[in-house]
Amino acid sequence: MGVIDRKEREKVEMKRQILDAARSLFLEQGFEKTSIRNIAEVIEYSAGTIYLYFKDKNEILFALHVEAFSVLMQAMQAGIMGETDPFERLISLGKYYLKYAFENPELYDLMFVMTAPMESLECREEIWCDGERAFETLKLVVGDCMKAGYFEEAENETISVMMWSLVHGLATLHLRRRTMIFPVVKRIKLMEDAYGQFIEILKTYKK
Amino acid sequence: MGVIDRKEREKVEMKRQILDAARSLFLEQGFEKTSIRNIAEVIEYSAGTIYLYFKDKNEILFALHVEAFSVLMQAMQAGIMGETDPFERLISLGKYYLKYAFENPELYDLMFVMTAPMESLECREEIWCDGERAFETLKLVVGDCMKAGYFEEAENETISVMMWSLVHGLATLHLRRRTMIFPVVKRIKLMEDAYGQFIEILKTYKK
DNA sequence: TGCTTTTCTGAACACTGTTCATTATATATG
DNA sequence: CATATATAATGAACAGTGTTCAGAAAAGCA
Repeated sequence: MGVIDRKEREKVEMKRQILDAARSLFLEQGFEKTSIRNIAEVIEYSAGTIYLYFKDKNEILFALHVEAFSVLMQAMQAGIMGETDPFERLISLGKYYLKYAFENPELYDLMFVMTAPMESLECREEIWCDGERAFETLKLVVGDCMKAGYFEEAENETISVMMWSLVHGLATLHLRRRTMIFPVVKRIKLMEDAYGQFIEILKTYKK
Repeated sequence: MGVIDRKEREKVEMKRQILDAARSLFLEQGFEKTSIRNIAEVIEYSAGTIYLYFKDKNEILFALHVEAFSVLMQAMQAGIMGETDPFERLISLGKYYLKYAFENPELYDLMFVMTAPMESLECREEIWCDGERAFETLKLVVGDCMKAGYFEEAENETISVMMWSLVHGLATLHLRRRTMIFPVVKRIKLMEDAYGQFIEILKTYKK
């Protein structure tokens, strides 16, 4: 039966259309301010049709969430591949993470700040596996640094959480407009400088 | 005319009632899920009445915002007052900041994560003055540390942004449920350990 | 008391996410 | 090809949202 194959393809294609429309609207005007009817209008279907492909609005968000993570993971891999020294890799990993956050602000928001996708999935531990995989990548790099003599008397997980928090803090302070107190042209530079300063301090810790 | 004095008092009292009801509802079920009608129901007035005291829903949020900051400022002052050595003050400041965030998760969210209060005020630079004051406090303490020989060849603002990002990152990763990947009982401890680790590293940087 | 000003209400508007009976289309069978 | 069946799409309906505003109620003043 080639028919059901085609139907399957059409279903996938329709999901794609919905996701593309939803992403563009979410990124443009935010999740809350985008209505199902808005999405339906873009793809030229009625609002009810959306519900034949996605259970609810949150499920659309979650699908975009998964996609966004795969892009972040690629960015992080790029950060790792560019360097051979473990510590340089860690530095580069953070840089690429920040770069991703600043270049994809709404997607970063969706992955690491929004509460909706976390609550839509009933908060089971294994759910946020995309996030976990990204964190495992960080831990791997930190582990290599430790083997190379860095952070000797520290715990891998503690160091990793510290690193993650630092870059996540930089990203979210900016994305959520709390850097308004700084001149507009200096904002991103200040965030990057702070990261650079952190790295400087980390280096002296090697001993 | 004692009458208009009383009327003024009644107006203030009414605003108080609305804010108290709104805070309790916001903290309980979140900003988005709380409706003006919900608030009106609690204070036993019609929904329209709310609009005689606040321009819109965002203005209620902003009023709570101001209150929450005054509490944070007190917490930070407490952190400073407890220590005399500048570096110990900095450590303590961060601890009290984190403590505030973990003990008042929804208020912290409102102050440092939510976008609504930032956008309700048209993004003018001078608007987020409460946040600026808190940051100035941090810069003051960092300045004292520098005078005492810490962070010698660094810039005050850079160091301050780094400190702020670190604690803010720790706070928000937890508040926005991204620590789901860790066992529930270890989550807060992990955040505190990461902060402790950061302080350890900072100490070695003194030199 | 009447008159004015202030305060409050509740209906209305245009919107939201979501459901579901009805209709239209596409596939499979006789 | 015609008919029966399965699938897909619709659009009205529901209960909710923030917000506005004409009119009712209450309070202040003469």
